[in-house]
Amino acid sequence: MQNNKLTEVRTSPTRCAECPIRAKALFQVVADDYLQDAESRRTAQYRLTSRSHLYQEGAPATMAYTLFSGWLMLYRNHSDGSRQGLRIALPGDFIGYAPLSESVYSHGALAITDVTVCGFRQADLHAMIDNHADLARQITAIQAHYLHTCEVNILGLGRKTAEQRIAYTVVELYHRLERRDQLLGGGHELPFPLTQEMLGELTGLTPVHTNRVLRKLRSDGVMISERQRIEILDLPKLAEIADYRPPVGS
Amino acid sequence: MQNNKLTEVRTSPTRCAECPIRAKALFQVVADDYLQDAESRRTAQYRLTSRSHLYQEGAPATMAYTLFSGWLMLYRNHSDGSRQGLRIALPGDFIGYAPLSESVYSHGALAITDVTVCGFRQADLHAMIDNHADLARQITAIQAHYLHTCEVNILGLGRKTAEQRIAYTVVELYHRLERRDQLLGGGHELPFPLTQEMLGELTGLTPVHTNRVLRKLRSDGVMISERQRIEILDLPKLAEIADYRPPVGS
DNA sequence: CGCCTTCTTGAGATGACTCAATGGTGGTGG
DNA sequence: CCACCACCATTGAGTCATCTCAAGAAGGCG
Repeated sequence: MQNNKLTEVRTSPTRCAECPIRAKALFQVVADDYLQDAESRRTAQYRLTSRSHLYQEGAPATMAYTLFSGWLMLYRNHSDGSRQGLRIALPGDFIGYAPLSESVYSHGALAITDVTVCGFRQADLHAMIDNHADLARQITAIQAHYLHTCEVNILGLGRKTAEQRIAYTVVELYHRLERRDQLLGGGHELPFPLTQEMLGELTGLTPVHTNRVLRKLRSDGVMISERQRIEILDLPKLAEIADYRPPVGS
Repeated sequence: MQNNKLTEVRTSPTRCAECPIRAKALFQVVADDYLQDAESRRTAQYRLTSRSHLYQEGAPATMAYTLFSGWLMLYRNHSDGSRQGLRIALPGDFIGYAPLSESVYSHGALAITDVTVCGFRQADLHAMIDNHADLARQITAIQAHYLHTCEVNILGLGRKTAEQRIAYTVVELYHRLERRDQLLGGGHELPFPLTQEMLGELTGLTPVHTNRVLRKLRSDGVMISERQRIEILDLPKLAEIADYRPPVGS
């Protein structure tokens, strides 16, 4: 609908060298070859504003993206009009990859903040994969990682209480941000641009109930959520509520 | 625990030519090269009995498998002792792949019936991938497919009612079995070796509530579940309850 | 300054859970 | 061949987590 807030900023493959973290590792493998024929295989940097969609569920999956800056929520729509959040994408994440040509996005991607992404044509990625076995392995690793987060998510939605799910979401974001050096202040404080409604979409809860749980966590002295930020008062306790287990590999 | 019911049946790479459906397509790509050095890279066929585990969550992921015959349930354990089903694996499915060496299974695999699998060493798979770009693409496609089912699953657990989730599970299995020609009798009847408890584990429900929902579906004339089989009386209605959307690609 | 989005809180409804007991069914060993 | 046993399905009664509906408060942005 409002998918057209997407703005192409510049088309320069060299920009992709800036993609941080996973994506950086991902594409430096092919950077040399890749940059050689910049004419035929262009990548582009795009900017989009908060609340706009990078892509919609069901749209032809022509591009994949590396998130430069900002947060996205990947989600699926339910037929009753509600929305289920799948995962928050943070800077460095690689999203929207589709291994088959002619395929379609299995989920939508909503900008939670203003966002900058680096876009790749799927066809180009396929060609790159076919010529760089390392890249293929790395893409399977990224997929496996996302798969793992989905499995954990399924366990959470199927078995955990509202409080546990919310605690988990926060602890997990805390650690992902920590690894990226994107925490606030010295310590246990993180930027949190999600509305309570979005947090509810992620955790399978009503906005109203989400609010009550946040209130309870506050009154229990575990964490304080304010607009745009969360302060964790008692990280061990929050992790215990969440039944958070730190990721094994890497 | 009872992981040792796993029996090696024979070690002959040629057996893998029998792997049906997806796995067949998957491995025929490399069959020629692969079979050449059968000495160093052996695959083996294993048999395991109902209720035993092919692998456990958290165990070192040394092998990946193609399911020959029988059904498996992939699951994750919750710290309170309960279990969340992730997905049913049917003959032809490729499971347990881990792209990184030194990694660990993110889920367990429980035999719902007696099962025969074809095992591959992860290291061998990695070597094969590195030499066969096509294979790499196919593996990313398999992962993407599983990812998609996970996303659908998350939507179901987060947003759907108990009745919708159970209906969905049944319709989806119906179609997967139909594609494999493994339905019973002429028509709308399928083998169903899951206990109600397992169905509950898959759908995030108590066995008791699972039973009540099955009873309701029966009294509504939608489907009849008996031990080891389900008869669908009104497929369109079941699909409508489930909000089932047929898969797009393939 | 005023609107609009987001957050907050209350009251009541309900879907799913827990605990508990009974009834089937198939397998196994005597 | 029968009797028992283990596992699975069924049903009832009561509880609880989460939802719905509804209204009001609090910021931020134009």
